[in-house]
Amino acid sequence: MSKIEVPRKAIYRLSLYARALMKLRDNAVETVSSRALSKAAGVKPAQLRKDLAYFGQFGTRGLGYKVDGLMSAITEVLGTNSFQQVILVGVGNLGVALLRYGGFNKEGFEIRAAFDVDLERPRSIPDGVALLHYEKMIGYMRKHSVKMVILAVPAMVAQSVSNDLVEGGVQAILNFSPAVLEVPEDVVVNSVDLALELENLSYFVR
Amino acid sequence: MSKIEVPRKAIYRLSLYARALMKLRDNAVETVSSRALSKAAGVKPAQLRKDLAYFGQFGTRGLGYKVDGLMSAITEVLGTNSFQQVILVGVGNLGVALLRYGGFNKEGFEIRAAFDVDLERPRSIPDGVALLHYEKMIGYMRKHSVKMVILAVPAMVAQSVSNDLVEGGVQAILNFSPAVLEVPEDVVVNSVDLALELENLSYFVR
DNA sequence: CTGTGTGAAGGCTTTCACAGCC
DNA sequence: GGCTGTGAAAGCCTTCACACAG
Repeated sequence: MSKIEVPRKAIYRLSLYARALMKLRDNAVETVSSRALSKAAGVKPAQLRKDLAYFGQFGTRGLGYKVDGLMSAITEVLGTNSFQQVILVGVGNLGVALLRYGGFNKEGFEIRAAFDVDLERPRSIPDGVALLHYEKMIGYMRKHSVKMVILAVPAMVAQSVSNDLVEGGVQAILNFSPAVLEVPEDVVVNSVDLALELENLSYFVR
Repeated sequence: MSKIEVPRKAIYRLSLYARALMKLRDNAVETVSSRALSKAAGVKPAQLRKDLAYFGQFGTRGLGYKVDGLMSAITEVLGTNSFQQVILVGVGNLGVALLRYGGFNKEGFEIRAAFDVDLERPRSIPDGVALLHYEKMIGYMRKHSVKMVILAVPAMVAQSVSNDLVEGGVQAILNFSPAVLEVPEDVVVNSVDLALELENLSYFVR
């Protein structure tokens, strides 16, 4: 049952499959083959089947997968079947951007609080999100059992904020700061570096 | 000289090294070993040396790398030594967010135009970015030789927009739409799916 | 003696290909 | 006949370990 044996990429792709399945369900499709589903997700059929095999047997030979059944199996594995509390730390340009983006809220996550050291600076953030002082963060995390955090602070302070998050009991960090975070090994970090993604593309432009 | 033999991940890490080197240069450090530099970038020493080896020999045995020299070698490989025109397509919540974020402009990229089908809707985008109608996009791309595009349109229209981009001569797309894009093989796509990153983390939260 | 550059080994993922079930 | 589940093979990337240069 150890989660460590499943390749991280496989878990990543699970979300892809969930998306594709949602679309199929909206179109009232009841059954789907690994070929069709994998194509919709942009991977090879064998990969899809292998990925699913890490968690059990969900299909019927000769037939395929039941859209509904596979869908709920995947959301259960991912833990997105129940709502998750998420906080955002660092309400600068990027932080505000992420709050306004709103894409997070759709998939079972709820951002009810955002933290920053400077509350005076004018910003326009969505209703329903409380803007609180950084000092209150650790207390808030403990009180509301916050396990997931979106980190959008300047690189210079990323590590020290990260340390505070660990103290608050964080288990997973979605890190937008261009910094390498050192965390205990039971804390998972997913880094997204927007500037880096663009820089990387530049290599392929002749 | 074929670019295809270099692992994409290695190219990705080059940006990481460039960042770390920049920091060293700011601190007036002149020479750095693979051990020190790799630690700053969050990778293993051997990996750093291997990555660099794809492009040439930049170090001095027994000594290490000259910060300045390696820095310019890397930016040349990445193509970030000269400014790149970039346009943004899809000025919705996320699009505006990305424009205001500004992190792209720092690293040698310049967003001077953004395109959308609806220009009436009120938005606050930065000065210096022209908001233009989608119909003008292909013409603009050709006129200004735009090779790189940031795509932030709804998933439903992502493929059709992508087709137009190809027609406009796009070579690289940074795709924020939760969709699998089909493009000619000489066009490179880098997808960033914010909701997916969060969903993925959810798996690791107990 | 220090630290790079690199062939070889090792490990991880993807892909193949087919046995087994519907 | 059709399609999943899966051991085995292939491919790719990372890490080791040492020859070699300064």
